[in-house]
Amino acid sequence: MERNGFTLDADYCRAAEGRARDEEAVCLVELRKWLGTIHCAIPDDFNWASGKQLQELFHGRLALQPSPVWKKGRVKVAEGERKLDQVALEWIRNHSDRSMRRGVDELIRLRRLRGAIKYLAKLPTFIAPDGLVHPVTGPASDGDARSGTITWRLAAKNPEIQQIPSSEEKDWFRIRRAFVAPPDHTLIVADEAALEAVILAHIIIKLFGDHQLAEMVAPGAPNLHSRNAREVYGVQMGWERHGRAVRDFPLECFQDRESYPELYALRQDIKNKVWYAIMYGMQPYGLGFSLRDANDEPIGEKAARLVYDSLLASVPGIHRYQDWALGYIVEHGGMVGFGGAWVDLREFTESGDKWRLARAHRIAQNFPMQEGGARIIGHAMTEISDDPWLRGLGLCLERQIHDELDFRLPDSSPLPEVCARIQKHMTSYPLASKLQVTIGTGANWDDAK
DNA sequence: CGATCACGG
DNA sequence: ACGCCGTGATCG
Repeated sequence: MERNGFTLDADYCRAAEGRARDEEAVCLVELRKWLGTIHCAIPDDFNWASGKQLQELFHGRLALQPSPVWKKGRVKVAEGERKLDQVALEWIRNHSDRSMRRGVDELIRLRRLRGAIKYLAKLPTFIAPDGLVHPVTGPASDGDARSGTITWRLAAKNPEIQQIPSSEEKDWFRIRRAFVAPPDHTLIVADEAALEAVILAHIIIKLFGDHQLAEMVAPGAPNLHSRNAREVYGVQMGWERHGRAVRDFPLECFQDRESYPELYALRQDIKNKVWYAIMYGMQPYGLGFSLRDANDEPIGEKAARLVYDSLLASVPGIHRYQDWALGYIVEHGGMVGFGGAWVDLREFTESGDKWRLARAHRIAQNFPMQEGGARIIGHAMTEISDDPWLRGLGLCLERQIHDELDFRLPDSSPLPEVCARIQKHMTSYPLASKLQVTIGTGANWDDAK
């Protein structure tokens, strides 16, 4: 990937950057206007990127209500702790009157725009004399001690290609459209579907002979997160939405944002805030802060425990896996991945401290899934690189984003057959559960995905 | 150079 | 102390 490089549309970046900077300027003017209407003067060199200055303004002079939540959980408001990250800002916004809300909204906008500008401005600077961008997957220089991860995942830097904004809500400028196929080429984007859930399904079969999760993530199975949303909120908790019992809706409704926004929101909650968090060891305490009610208030540990217990009750293998992982690290002082890597956790397990043991337990639960994912994608990468037919057709690997491989292919090559061969290699790792791959093609990264 | 914030899986 | 693994821009 470092040698192959990839093509970047620098003109697209510069045009989008120009629009973003224009909007940024508007934002700054609007913020000043807002402060004027509430009769609040700030120095000319006030820095909206300074957490310290922002805290003094919001919680000092404007006396906005401090948020009890931030991205990582609880804010100790009583102890004087204040947070102004995106999660906290949203809470503050929803608990402010209209005159204040105007300013908080504008600051949220400003952060978004600057997030986009960060990438749009710097990406073209990485174009090398050969016209390509060559990101680095090992140490970036003699002074760089970072050579990867303890789970054997790759990392990528200069530029950080695995962190390019993806979601439409976060990326107003579609940065991935700048990652284009070179002339007379097509991009191929191949993604392992729900990779870590498939790995956990494999582990649960091997440990307990339990095939439930494997069947839930198998090809042709009902959508995992829709199923979980209906099971947890409908069957287990008996909630109603759109004037009907949630349990009575067909699963397709949970993915229909237009017709059933309330069901769609339940599915998003389960997918983004519950499923992976629980797989990696989040407890009802933490879940009580990340899940919110209709007023954006954290639902609390007690209500979160219902969701937590419901999900574990409907997929008992996860709970058995968690117990198994704890017993394993207590006995062995570390955790093994199925690719053979080992993470030493003795500094936690031998400390005699229950919090450090809990930390080791979470690392241990996550490790086989992250390590296994790295093995599976690494296996696919080497199989594809070693395939003489693909090599002869000029297929080039451009990027790896943990569970996704991006290639370029000359247009003279047979696209459907190449995609089929990629799919075969990406599903060939021997597992008790079944790997699935989704493939897209296009002229740029955004279209192909 | 540590802390905070924001982006991805 | 109460999801895991990363990279990087910015502040103080």
